[in-house]
Amino acid sequence: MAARTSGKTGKQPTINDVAALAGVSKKTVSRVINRSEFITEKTRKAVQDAIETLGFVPNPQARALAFRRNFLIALLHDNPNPQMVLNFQQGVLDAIKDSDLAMIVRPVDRGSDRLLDDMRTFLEKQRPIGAMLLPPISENDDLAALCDELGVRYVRIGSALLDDATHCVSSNDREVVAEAVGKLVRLGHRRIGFVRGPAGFRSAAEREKGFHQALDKAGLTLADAHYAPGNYRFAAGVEAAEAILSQPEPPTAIFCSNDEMAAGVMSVAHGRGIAVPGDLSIIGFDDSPTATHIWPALSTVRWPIREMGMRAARTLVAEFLGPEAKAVEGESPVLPSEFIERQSVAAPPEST
Amino acid sequence: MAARTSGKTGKQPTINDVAALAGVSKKTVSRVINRSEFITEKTRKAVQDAIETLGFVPNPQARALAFRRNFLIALLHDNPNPQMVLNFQQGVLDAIKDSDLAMIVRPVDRGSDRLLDDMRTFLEKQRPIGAMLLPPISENDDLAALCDELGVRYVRIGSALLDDATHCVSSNDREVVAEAVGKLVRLGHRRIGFVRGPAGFRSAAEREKGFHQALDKAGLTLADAHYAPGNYRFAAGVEAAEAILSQPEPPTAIFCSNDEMAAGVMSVAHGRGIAVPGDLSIIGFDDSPTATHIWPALSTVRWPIREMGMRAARTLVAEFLGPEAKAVEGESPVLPSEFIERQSVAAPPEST
DNA sequence: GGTGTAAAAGACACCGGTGTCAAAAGCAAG
DNA sequence: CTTGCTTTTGACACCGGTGTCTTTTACACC
Repeated sequence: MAARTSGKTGKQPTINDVAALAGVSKKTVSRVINRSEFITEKTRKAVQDAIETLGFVPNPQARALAFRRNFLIALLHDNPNPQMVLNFQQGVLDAIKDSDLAMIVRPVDRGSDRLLDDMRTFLEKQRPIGAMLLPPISENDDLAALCDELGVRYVRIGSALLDDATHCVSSNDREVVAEAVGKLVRLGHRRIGFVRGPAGFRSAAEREKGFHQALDKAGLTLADAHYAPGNYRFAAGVEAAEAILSQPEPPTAIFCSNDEMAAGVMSVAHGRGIAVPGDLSIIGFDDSPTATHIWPALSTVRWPIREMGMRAARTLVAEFLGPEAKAVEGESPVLPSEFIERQSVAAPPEST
Repeated sequence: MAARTSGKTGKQPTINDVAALAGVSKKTVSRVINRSEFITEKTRKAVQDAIETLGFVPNPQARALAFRRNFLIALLHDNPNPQMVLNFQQGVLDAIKDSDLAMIVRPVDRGSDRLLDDMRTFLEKQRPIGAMLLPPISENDDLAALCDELGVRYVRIGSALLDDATHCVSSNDREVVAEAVGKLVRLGHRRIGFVRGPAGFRSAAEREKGFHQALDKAGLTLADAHYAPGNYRFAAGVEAAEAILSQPEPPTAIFCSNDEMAAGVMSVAHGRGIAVPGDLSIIGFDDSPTATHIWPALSTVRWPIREMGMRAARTLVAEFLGPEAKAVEGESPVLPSEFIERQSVAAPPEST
């Protein structure tokens, strides 16, 4: 809003210009910028006015240099779900909007054997005050250790608590999966299939636990033939469905550990003339755009991903600020996921 | 790879440490870092060794301050297609991998009336050497003007040339759409519907031109009843299909200006028991993940988005480097899109 | 009015690099 | 061995802020 009346185009005003105009020393201006308490209201006003008039914006590089820290928080991800990444980003931006901080995004390749070296270089170069690790790389303990070593605060985003509260933001996947599967049970489904996520992924394990929790509660069991491993990709869903739906007694419902695999399963069902949800109910996980783009629209679990982004960023900001950390302290690091019912679920064809 | 043998953990070595170890002045070290030509091989070697031993990484903030420019290129986007954004990012990262540059991502809200103010603040704060504007905000001329004013180089990404070659990277959408629609014609389709993108979008206009180009060539016309406007969202595809498919003589094929709307159309077709591609062929645009996740898999046009990211970044880097700009100079700023045939296209039910 | 004390403002070095220009070194020619 | 020129290197200021310590100012009290 500040009128940009500065005549000399292309030349940003510096703290010296402000100091000169306000008739104070640059240190005093610095004090105003940093909200120091030892400033009379009168001088503060004068400096503020000068800042407004010149349209002065402190040079972040100079501040970073003098403060010996960079006003940056890094977002590290290697996520198969772009929508999720962008939503998370949005949450982070919401959280840092009014602070001096900026976000820097760094996609990484979790398969690379240079992962740790790359990260080290990146972190040493950028020296962010903190880093946010999105799943699945949030599960990499070496990465967390690296952050510790380099003095970079970090927050791991996960489907379950991976660490203590100051280092972790997660959601209650297990409960919500159990709720979703419980819904299937209540509709009358007795043979429920399961497509798992990749081995070694906490998220996959959590969802599996939730699944079994619901089955146990209902006194049901998962037939080996109704189980398939997967890697969160569409093709894995296709393979899984090919196997599971070829059984003599196929399930009447399948829970897939993410939407992409659910889409694969649905695709196979369509190809074989199996009606969804008439003959087969399908549930996914993620609430990715795909979930609403396929037909019928997929019942799924929505991660509170934007909220998690906000929370993660606020945690870092709070830690950074120090004393004010109280603002976040009391809050639970577990944010609620939500079961979203769409059209891919119905009662089984005949009640057993 | 450099052995991190530094004993004092948490303290980065500075240029002074390197200078002391190599027995030269810090300026000489600076020359080596910046590949100055006036350095004897012998001193260069000595300095390089010192750098290796200490694991020295130049502080980017200090450099930015001294150079009066930030080694950052900004990616500005407000894109409905996250996959595209991430692919573009990947291309940019490929391009800057071996340079000193880093990428900073900034999602923007094109609807906001504070857009220009926000951008100004952002650019003034970050002072990137360049900015890349993804569609649809690449079509905002005010934004380009703002970059000019602030001395920030920019590259606009578009579906057609928006500007001169140094400010633009684009693809040949029109030709490829014509090719795709031509394919429909050759299969025997005579009634082909069209779902347009939002008004005011260059990309939408280009695709429309390509569509009509193919129709003209085949001596066909687009019936008003087979045309629908859209806004690139799934729901718009649904609406469009509801309208178009309710006609007494519906088209046997529909070209949709993006995949998301194509998914909407397909969803309606499924709901009405219209077989795809048996009764209705559908073509989309973008090759988004959705294209392969829906059933049947969608024929679509793939944007060379990753390559465009690389090209855009290389253009900025080249401009930044100055003389070396020749590396990019000769290359065409138009990258080829590609028609991808999947299962959503077939010959019309009865040959007219 | 003179003093003592705390609060406010300033002087100056410093963060870790680069630009400028002068000094030193290298080398060919005289 | 000088001289004169070019190539390399170094000293020092500077980029735009902040930390530390000192000086100045404001105000209460004697």
